[in-house]
Amino acid sequence: MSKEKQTRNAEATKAVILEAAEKLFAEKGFAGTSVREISEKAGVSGPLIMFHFKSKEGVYEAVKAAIMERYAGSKRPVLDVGIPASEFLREFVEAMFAFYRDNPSMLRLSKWDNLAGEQDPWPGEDEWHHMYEEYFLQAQARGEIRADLTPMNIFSFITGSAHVWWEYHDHFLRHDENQGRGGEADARFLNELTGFVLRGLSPGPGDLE
Amino acid sequence: MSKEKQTRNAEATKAVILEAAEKLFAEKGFAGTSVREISEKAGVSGPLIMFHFKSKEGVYEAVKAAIMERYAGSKRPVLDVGIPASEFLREFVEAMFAFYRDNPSMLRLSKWDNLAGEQDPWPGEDEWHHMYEEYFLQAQARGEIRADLTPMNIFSFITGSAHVWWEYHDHFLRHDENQGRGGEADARFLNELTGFVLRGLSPGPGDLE
DNA sequence: GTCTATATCCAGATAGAC
DNA sequence: GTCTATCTGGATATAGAC
Repeated sequence: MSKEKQTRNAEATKAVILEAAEKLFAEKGFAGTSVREISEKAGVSGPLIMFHFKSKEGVYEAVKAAIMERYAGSKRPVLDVGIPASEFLREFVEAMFAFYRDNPSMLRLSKWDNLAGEQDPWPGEDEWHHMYEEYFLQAQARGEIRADLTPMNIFSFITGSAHVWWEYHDHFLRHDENQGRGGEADARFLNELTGFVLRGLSPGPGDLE
Repeated sequence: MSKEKQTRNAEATKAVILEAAEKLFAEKGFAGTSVREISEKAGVSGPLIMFHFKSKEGVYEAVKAAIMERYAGSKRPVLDVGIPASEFLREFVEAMFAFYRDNPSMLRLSKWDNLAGEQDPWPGEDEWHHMYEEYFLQAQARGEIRADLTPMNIFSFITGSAHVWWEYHDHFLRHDENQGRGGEADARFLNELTGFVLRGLSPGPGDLE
């Protein structure tokens, strides 16, 4: 290495670009982001981005691939299928709540994608769904939770509530009259959602009316 | 009116433009839609759009205003606050489910807006929330539904589930193994959501575990 | 009110020096 | 690997005839 170069480090450069791009794409979507903005935020030239990722679309795909890889193993919690339903549900509700809370940029990306018509699930998504639904099915067979709901719907009740809480988080907080600090409303929501689910899925009689 | 003109009718022209623009904006978002596309779909020239709406942004604002006006009075169902909770809840769940089903373009628009950082609620939105939450509060006071959940959260459980069902409708259907025709899964979802809510909000004991 | 023609700008992408 | 300079296309927007 006779001549030490300025910054020549392809991997590091790509990482910087991807980091900037992820923020911008999450913030403004694919169509709303220009490679010029990415280049400025990343502190590199526009053509360099082209060199590394071939096209703007290439950057977008790389961003998604990076996110997917980042969450590949730890994306959604693996829950022990042997535990009793009440415990499983508590953990599941909390896991979903935390997942949506902790991955805002991934979620924004997937929402942009969803609106743009991208309907392929993110890799691994199906397996997670299936795993949880399988658990619900078994718990129903054991009589631990009511059997008149299809597992997919149970899944969507829970994830839907958590999803929308974070999607409209600001909106909800603004209209929460007795909001203390932000964290309080979040904790209360999680707590109440858990209680709601536990009762809503209980097998016994006890319906309203 | 000595000279009958070709199509000179400002209001009609604007309406045509707005109709085309609403579809395109809902479909592809603000950034993803060009006024050229709008002009082609509407069958008018680009400059004419500028003439009537001043700018692309002007068209966007006008589209939103038109939607807001369209749904001003009839946007969300007014439910009789005097009816018993179980009946109210059935109607409420169904109303939310139907609302999300029947207004896809309005919802897509609001989602694009939401992602783009527009966080002002649509006019009248707050009043609706308040109305429903007020009902929950009264039902709680009467002992008809459990009192340990805040009305806002109850509201979000229900709307969240319905919201996400339609947001990821295709996705859910694809993974519904025993899906008959599309309508069946929808009806089943509504039915099960209703059942889930009725039990989840019941005041009695009966929690899982 | 509506059009055609056009100005102006900014996007993504390429060429080629270093 | 990284840059500067530049091409090309498509975008919004304007001018001005009809």
